[in-house]
Amino acid sequence: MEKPSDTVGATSRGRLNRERVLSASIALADRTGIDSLTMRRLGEELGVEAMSLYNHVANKEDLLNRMVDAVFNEIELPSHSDDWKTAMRKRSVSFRAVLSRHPWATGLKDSGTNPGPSTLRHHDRVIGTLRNAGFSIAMAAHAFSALDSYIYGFAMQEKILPFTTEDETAAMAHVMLAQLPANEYPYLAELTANHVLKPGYNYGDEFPLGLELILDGLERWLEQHVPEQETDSARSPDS
Amino acid sequence: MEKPSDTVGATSRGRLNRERVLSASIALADRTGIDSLTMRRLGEELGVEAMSLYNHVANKEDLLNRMVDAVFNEIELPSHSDDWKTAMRKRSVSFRAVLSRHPWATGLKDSGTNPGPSTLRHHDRVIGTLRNAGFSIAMAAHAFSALDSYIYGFAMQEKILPFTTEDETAAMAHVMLAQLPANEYPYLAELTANHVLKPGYNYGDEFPLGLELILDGLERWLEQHVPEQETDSARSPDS
DNA sequence: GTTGTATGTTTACGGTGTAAGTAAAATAAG
DNA sequence: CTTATTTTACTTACACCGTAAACATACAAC
Repeated sequence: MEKPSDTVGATSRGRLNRERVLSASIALADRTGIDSLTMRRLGEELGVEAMSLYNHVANKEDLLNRMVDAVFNEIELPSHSDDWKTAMRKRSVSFRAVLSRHPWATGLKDSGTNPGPSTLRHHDRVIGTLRNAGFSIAMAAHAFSALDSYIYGFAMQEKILPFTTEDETAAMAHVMLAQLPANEYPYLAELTANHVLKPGYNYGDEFPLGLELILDGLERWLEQHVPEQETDSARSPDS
Repeated sequence: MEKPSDTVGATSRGRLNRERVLSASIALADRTGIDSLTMRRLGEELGVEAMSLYNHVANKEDLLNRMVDAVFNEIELPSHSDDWKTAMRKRSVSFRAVLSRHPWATGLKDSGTNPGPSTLRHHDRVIGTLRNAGFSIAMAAHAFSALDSYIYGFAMQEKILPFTTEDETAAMAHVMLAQLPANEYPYLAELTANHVLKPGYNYGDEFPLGLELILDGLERWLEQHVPEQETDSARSPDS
């Protein structure tokens, strides 16, 4: 049996571990923004002093890297039972939704320098889906780059926008419209007045349009190039 | 006549002004990264104490906003003499080159919240080019979103990559290949070994491929939708 | 000259990440 | 059980950050 050792407040809530630290830091970043995520505040959130966190995380950069990897783990992997286009569409939409939920993940310079296991598995499955659909290695790399650049950039623009709800959008658009000299920026003024201020406008709705543009382009590309023999070998890497 | 007042070292180098502060901060961020850009270091760079900078800039955020606007000013505006596709291609390539020169500009959450005059002019010209080519307001907005998301995201991925030169790439790929368990991530291993390690590989070369994909899609889209009457009025806003 | 306005400096304060040393609690060994 | 070892949490301290406040200097207009 265990006694609840009430001598120290921290232990009464149960011991700390890496998972608790990780999920608390993600929740905190979601709630208050990445700039407000400090070791002291995170410790406070967990009922613990800041330095205690260093028993479960090497340093703050390590923590951020693990947070990004945890985000990648939330993305829906492309399914084997879907055709490549459907699979890529689903995972792209899921990717964007995840980045929308965790806006701070866009712009942390991890994931390139030392990707975690979830990141690696995700990338492997995406490339595998394309390869099995007949994309050559080079074409799979091109497709991956095009799609992820779009998703990443869209999420970033979405994050940058100073509004989210329709009401906020309208309010902000009115302010901007009043501020910017309409005769100096006529097209911008027109777009704001006649498009952004239209009822029902939501920047997020732009995402599927651009996504379909790229997917269609890749499909046409695949049809065009598939018979052609490339320098890269086109067989599956194993099996 | 002016005497060189050698009592204070700072004044001997000439007075400070906003332009000198701005260009020095951009140069410093380019050289040492955005995290190394601190008010104290920037002051040191200019032969001045940190607090002196606040005579020319409201605060650090203001400085960063102005830096981003200065970056936008470097982007080649779409030319009136080119057809829309050529104009957009040129400005996209220029945009990517500029973001490659100033990687820190990707991810500063300005430009949405309070864009500077260069940013506004740039956006206005892009939208104007599309409108004059026959894009409806809504289609221009879609095209703008798709293109800029791609450019922004590509620049960000490029920034994230831990290598730039071909030698660095090869070295890094070898290390990664040795580290990652090939049987767990077979497609990733294959792509690294047979594509990234190929002589002449350069991630930046992927950019034009994805760009052309989007431009072609927009062109086909324009041909398809142009006769259709949209809810947005399609006339030019002035003239 | 005198006076007012920019511009630069000094000092100080609360915040940050984290190194170092210490205490306490969980776990392992006898 | 007791004891020894390891893991975890706390305390203190340090260098660095952005910047408020008070002061000093330089320069323009009168």
